[in-house]
Formats: sequence, structure tokens, C-alpha cells
Amino acid sequence: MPNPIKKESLSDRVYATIKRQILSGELSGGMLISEEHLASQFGVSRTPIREAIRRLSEYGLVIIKPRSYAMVYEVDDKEVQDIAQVRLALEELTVRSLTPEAVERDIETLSRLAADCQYYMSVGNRAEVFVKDSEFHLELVRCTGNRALYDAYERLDAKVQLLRIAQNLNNDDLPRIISQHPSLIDALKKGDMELSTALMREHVIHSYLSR
Amino acid sequence: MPNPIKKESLSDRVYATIKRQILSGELSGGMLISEEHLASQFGVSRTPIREAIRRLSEYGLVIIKPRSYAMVYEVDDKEVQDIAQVRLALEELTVRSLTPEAVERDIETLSRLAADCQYYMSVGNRAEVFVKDSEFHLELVRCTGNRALYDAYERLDAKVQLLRIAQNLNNDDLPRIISQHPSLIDALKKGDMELSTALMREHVIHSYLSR
DNA sequence: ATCGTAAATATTGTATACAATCAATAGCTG
DNA sequence: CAGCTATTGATTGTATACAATATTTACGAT
Repeated sequence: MPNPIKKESLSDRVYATIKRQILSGELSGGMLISEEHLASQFGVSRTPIREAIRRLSEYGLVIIKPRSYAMVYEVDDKEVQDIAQVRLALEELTVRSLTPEAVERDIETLSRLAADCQYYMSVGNRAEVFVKDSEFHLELVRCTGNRALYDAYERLDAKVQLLRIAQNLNNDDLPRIISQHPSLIDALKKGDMELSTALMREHVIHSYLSR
Repeated sequence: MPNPIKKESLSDRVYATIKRQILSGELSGGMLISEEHLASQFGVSRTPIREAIRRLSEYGLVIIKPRSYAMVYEVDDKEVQDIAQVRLALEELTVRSLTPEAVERDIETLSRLAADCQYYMSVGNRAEVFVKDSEFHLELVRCTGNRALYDAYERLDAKVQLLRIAQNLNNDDLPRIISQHPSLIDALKKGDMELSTALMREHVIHSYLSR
């Protein structure tokens, strides 16, 4: 049958692209966003651009100053501790909610992501390490099956990624953090809540000690 | 000088209005949303309506089925426990983050909201009790000064409000819950973390025991 | 030269027109 | 009558045009 490729709207594509650009640092914090500029850049009209920008604003990645301009959200160093604490609370709930069966069921993906982290670490690609680390933790949250938790975590993770970029991917503890993933998986598989929680707590805390 | 009243855009006003209608139950879960219908209802074009709907979708209050329709988000009863657990995690972090000084500084507003709850309880207006209860807890979170926490809590609270409506505002423990507010304020003022946490935990847990 | 004011310029906000897609209905075929 | 196909109708997606507002530039007064 026909209807081959066209599925997502221009608005969706623009949204996804800008989001990716922000989270990868291609569009950095504080940078101004012009609707017309983006429109000509993407080769579309302003309409889908506007919708994308507004969605990103609601997502927390863009700040809109009404009737004047929009800019990429800029994380403040003072937010580091705040973000870390919220993340800790959500990660602890994640660990508490995870059953060994749920982890087993997704062990393939989890192991692969943990391995990806170590691989990129070994070749010195810190940017990609952080990407895979985020994916690993998001996957853990997904395994809980708690949608409300996932939604909250996903938005917070965006801020975490912005922070990592703002700190220029510096983190002396990165090798140690990454090496903890397999231990965490093991502890979760065994249902050792005590150990899992301890590992996760150390993991998260050390994620924000740089600088 | 001139320029007296006009500040917010139509898009913002529409967004706020629809949001309020959803959270008050005027627009109930599963109800379909037609852009044109809303446009004629608000007396504006489809443009600001579309932007508002998309923002609400990003907020989690509207579900968009691309190229067909949009509908008000419908909370599932199976989500009750999930939402409650996330809320508990965030509320516990809130209590841990609150200093007696921060509470003191905002004691006026907090006391007033607690009193409002009791007043509406006494006159049997359960809908308004829930509204003020939400405001009370949001105010507590605001007092922490943790923006990331506030953002996460605000979105979750929207789901909580939807749940309350879906459950038809039924909750046998409501009087007891409301009566705990002053004790909580006191415990927070004294910096009694132990008691504060215990109170808050009981508070949240009993908020979801109905049905 | 600096400050304030006014014209010019650019950008956002909204309405409208058109195109594309989906849902529903009617009609045809077996 | 069931099931498929085609056509109609309604709704969303995008582009464009215009209006309103903000920013910048130019200019004159002190």
C-alpha cells in the first residue's frame, strides 16, 4: 500500500532537532533564538518553529520573553545542588521500585548501555559517555513502569545534561562512576535493596563533585 | 504613560483558561478537544489555540493524536500508587530541605492557606478544600527555594488534582488530613525533622486511601 | 559628550487561506 | 448481507499576510 514515509509533522521534527541541539550543546545556554532565522534554516515557515519553541519552553529548555525573544535555558551553578538532590530522591525511589524480575526482563538493554559507557570511556569520548549514562538511568526508571516517575525524571535529566555541558564535561570521578554500573545491575538483580541504594546514592553524589 | 492593561498574549490566556478548566473538572478526562470549536468559543483564531494545546500536551494535561484529535488526559486508577509514591519522594525532600527560617519567612501565607482548608472543610466545600490543600503544599515546596523541585512537583500536582476529580473528591480521611496542617507547620518551625517527615508521610499516604 | 526622544527597523503575535490527512458514509461487488 | 472501495466531509498541519510591539538607530537639546 501507499503512505510510505510521512508520519511526523514538521513541528515535531523541528522540536526534536532543536531539543537535540540544545542537549548536545550545539545550541548553548543563553543563546538567542530567532523564529525567522530558524525557519529559513529549516526551510519551513514560522508556524511549526513557533510551536516547537513553545513546547520546548514548557519542557524547560527554552525561556521565552514575551514579545521580544526566546533563548536557550542557562543553568546556574547555584542549581547544581538543587538538581542533584531532586535526582537523588527520584533515583532512590527508582531503586526501591525495581524488582529483580523487572531488571532481568530488560537486562539486555541495561547491560549494553553499561558496556557502551565503558567503551566510550576507554576511547576518551566523554560526551558520548554522558549520553549513554543518561540513557542507562532513564532505562532503569522505565523499568519501574512508573510513568509519573519517568516523566519527572526525564525532564530533570534534561537539566542534568545541560549542567554537564555547562561544566564542559569535566568530572574527575567519571571513570569510577561508570565502573559502578555493573555492580548496580548485579545488586538490583539480586534484590539487594540496601546495596543498590548505597551504590546509587554514591553514584549520583559523585556525579556532581566536579569543579 | 499609556499602555495600561495589555500584557499577556491570547495564547497565554487561552492556555491558562483551558488549564484551569481541566484542573477544575470543567473539562473532564477523555473529553475531545476541537481547535475550531475552542477558537469560536474564545473568539480567537486557531493559532493561539493550537499553541496552547501543544503546551498543555507538553505539560501532560492533554494527549495529542497527530493529525486526528486532542483529548484531555485521563488518569488511570492504576496510576494512583505510582503518583503517590513520586509525591511522597518529593514531599520528603521538601521537608528535608525546609529550614525553620524559610518557614518563618512565609508563615503568613502558609497559615492562611491552612486556615482556608479548614474553613472550606467546615462549610463542606470539598472542591475548594482540595484547591487550597494543593496551594499549601506548593507553597511549602516554593519555600525550599529549589526550582527544579518546584517544577517537578508542580507537574505532579496537576496529576494529583486530576485524580481527585476522577475520584469525585471522595476521601474519608479528608478532615483528618486537613487538620494536620498546623501540626506540620509547627514541627517545621521547630526544625523537628523527625516529626515533620512522619507527619508529611502520613499526610500523603492518607491522601490516596479513598475507594 | 550624554541623555532623552523620535523615527526606523526588526521581531513577535494573530488571523486567514490553503493543503494534507483522517473519519465517516455511501455505494458497489461478491 | 458482509465486506471492500471510493467519495464526501470534517479536522488538523503549514504557509503567508498583516497587525502590534519591542529594539535599535538617528538626531537634537542641554
